[in-house]
Amino acid sequence: MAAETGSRVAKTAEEDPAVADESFEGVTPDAARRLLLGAVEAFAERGFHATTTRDIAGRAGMSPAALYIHYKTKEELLFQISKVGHERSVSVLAEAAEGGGDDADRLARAVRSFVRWHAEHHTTARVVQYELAALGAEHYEEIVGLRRRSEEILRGILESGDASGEFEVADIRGTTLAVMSLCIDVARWYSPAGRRTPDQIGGLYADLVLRMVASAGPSGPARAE
Amino acid sequence: MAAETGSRVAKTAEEDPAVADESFEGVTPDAARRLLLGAVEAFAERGFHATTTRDIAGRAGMSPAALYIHYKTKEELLFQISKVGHERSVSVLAEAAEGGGDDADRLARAVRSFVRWHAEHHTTARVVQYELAALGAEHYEEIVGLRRRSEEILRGILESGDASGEFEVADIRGTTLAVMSLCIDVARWYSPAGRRTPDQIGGLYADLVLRMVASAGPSGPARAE
DNA sequence: GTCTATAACCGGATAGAC
DNA sequence: GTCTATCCGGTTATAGAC
Repeated sequence: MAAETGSRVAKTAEEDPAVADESFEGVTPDAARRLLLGAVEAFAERGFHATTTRDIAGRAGMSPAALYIHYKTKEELLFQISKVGHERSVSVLAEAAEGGGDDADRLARAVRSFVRWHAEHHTTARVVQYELAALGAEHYEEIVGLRRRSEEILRGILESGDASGEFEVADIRGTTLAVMSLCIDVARWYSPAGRRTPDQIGGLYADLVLRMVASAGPSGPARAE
Repeated sequence: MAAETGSRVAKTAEEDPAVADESFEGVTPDAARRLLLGAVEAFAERGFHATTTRDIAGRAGMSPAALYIHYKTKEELLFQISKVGHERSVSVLAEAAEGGGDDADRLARAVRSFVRWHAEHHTTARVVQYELAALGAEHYEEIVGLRRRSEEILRGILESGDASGEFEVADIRGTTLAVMSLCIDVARWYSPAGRRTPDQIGGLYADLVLRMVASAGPSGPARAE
């Protein structure tokens, strides 16, 4: 069954060998990085449990045994991917949220960047967002901590805008969750073959989110268009 | 690793034995239904590939061999779940969209019902929405057809509302996708232990979606509150 | 550090008794 | 229809040569 699945899914590395994920540039030695990249691809295409160590090692041009010199287990590979990926996405979000402008500017930039990251790195993002359940308990907790930071950044903007009257948000936690869902789910359906670029999707979503939180009054500057 | 995961996830059947999924009520014989229910739980907790036939059979109070009297393969079990689940969710959405009222009423009802379904049946919904990749090629295509119907229902409402001026939607296909994402992703994070009921989440999301499509003019009746 | 070979185990699926 | 027993292939991980 897994074999059939593979044929339906584009092989990311073939589409775009270099950019498949520059997030892992810093990883050394070379063999460890190649394994990480192979694992990202394989996990994204087939899922963690359906991926064999043979597959990962093969993509890195190695025998299965070589994998264990660099990583104790297959799960550790997933953990590294999740960790680096989450750190990247959080830092992208944080940077966008920190810049100047009013809360609408910050929110629009944050959503646009976060969405763009999930589209551009959809291979990594898919693993990072949808294979979490395969992590061991302690690793899982560590990753959940990183996720909470993303949520807090967004919630902070909504709270600030709501307090100043720039936004009108009835349920801040619920709306934060909805915005997160919107951004994250992009990784599930995005395809480079689609009609829109990552930045276009980011722009559309930023607009939709601004509408979700816009205050009704005529003063509301957040209203798009 | 899979065992550790299990301990983190609530066992749905224990929380709510009867409602775990009444979607499968009609399935006979009894043994086939029990296997289906066991498989839904197991797939939702661990994912398709991490679930063993021994686990499924065990939950149904049977030996592994008994499973093969009712289903040819483990994949067929997943297909049945996906099929019934998708049919249910599409019919919930269609029913909500068909009722009377203006397009804002129809959209609000559709989102509310669709979200409520994904929360109430989050166990089934998780399998239905996130384990699709494990299906064989033909089964996958069949399910994708059902998914398209959901999308078309929502898009139809947005198109209608946009044409009449009741809504103002710059990118209908993109916005449809965003609304779908919002609703579907509820299945990923919803927990019965959370603060909100499925209907409350549905109400919040209906409000957010109406805001996303509301026309700017003062005549816009879609503005919530 | 990487390879080949293999240990130890576990998975889906089947055979045949009841 | 269900069970016990089992086959067979695949999986993680290790040992030891190079």
